[in-house]
Amino acid sequence: MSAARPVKSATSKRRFDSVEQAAYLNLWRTYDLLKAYEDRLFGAHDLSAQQYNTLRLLRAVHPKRVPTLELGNRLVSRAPDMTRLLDRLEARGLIDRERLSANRRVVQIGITPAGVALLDALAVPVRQCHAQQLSHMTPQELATLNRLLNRCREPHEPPDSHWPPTT
Amino acid sequence: MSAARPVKSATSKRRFDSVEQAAYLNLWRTYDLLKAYEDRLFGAHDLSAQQYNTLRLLRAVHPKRVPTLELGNRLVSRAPDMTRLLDRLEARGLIDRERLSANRRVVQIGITPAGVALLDALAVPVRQCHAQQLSHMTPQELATLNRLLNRCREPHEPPDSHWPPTT
DNA sequence: AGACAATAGTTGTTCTAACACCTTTCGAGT
DNA sequence: ACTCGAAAGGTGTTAGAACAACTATTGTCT
Repeated sequence: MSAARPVKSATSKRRFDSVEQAAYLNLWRTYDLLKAYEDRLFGAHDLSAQQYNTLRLLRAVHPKRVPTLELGNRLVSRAPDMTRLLDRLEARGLIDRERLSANRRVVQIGITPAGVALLDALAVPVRQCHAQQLSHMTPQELATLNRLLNRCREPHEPPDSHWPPTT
Repeated sequence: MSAARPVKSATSKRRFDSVEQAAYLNLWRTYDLLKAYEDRLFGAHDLSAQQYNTLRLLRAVHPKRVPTLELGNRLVSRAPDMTRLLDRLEARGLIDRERLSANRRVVQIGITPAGVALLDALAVPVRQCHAQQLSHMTPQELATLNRLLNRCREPHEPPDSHWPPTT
């Protein structure tokens, strides 16, 4: 196997080592810049983006409930510490837990009226936030972007992936 | 101002609240899935992605040096805690700091031979990692993706942004 | 020269993410 | 019934990110 071929000439010291790396770093930076808007909004309400998305998912299935770990699998981002994330939400009265006698292992999570009320209060600011992030893009551009991102994820989505969410 | 218009019909409970939100969440999930590959690789060498990119930037300008805070501004992702990140790299002998008498406020950071050696050892695995992430995409797709991501960032890049890096 | 604001890093604190390991509960097989 | 292994959560610990307050140094203005 031959040595890796430099992408640019040897005189170009920085830049990227491969087109794949360029795309990945570009993805990273873009996410990072856009995330700042979300963080500022949610931070003002003492929420993390993960917590917000948890509540959002719970409202979507309400009044049904979701077990703890399944919740973790369905979130936008992996969450290896769902227990304590839910601890915090429960301490604020935004969710409640229920352990059924049918299977005492699983803990079913539901959203409370207070949780729904918080989501309602956030609905408009969240929409404005996303508009700030990306409203300068045309619908066609966003559609193409979504299609390409889906292709990026294709080989990496776990088989039981609920993404994109269709429920 | 009128109320926000739902994107889908009222019967569709989940999905997204807006196309911008869909794109952002798609971006988030894609980044998160791809990041897992990087994290696994760097984790095996007790490095974070931030640390790796710091070393990479330092090697790019070597043998010149970069002041601490400028380093933070040039990284892919914002880093509000550069001091301690550098503390850890210095403790491992991968970088060194120098306080010049000309301006005793600034601390110039440089990469050590050990740092360069670590980057060299990582060169091939890193390339393989990025290939795993994205080699299923055609160059045209990656180019389009990069162009669209650049457009996403346009209004958000700070005026003194070094992105994309051209040095 | 002295005061004052700006610059460049550092330190303190708190909260969260990540990883590994532990406990309880169920189900299958014998 | 009994054992064992898998399933579902919980806990302990460590390391990193985020935010703010603090120190040291320099440039500037009067």
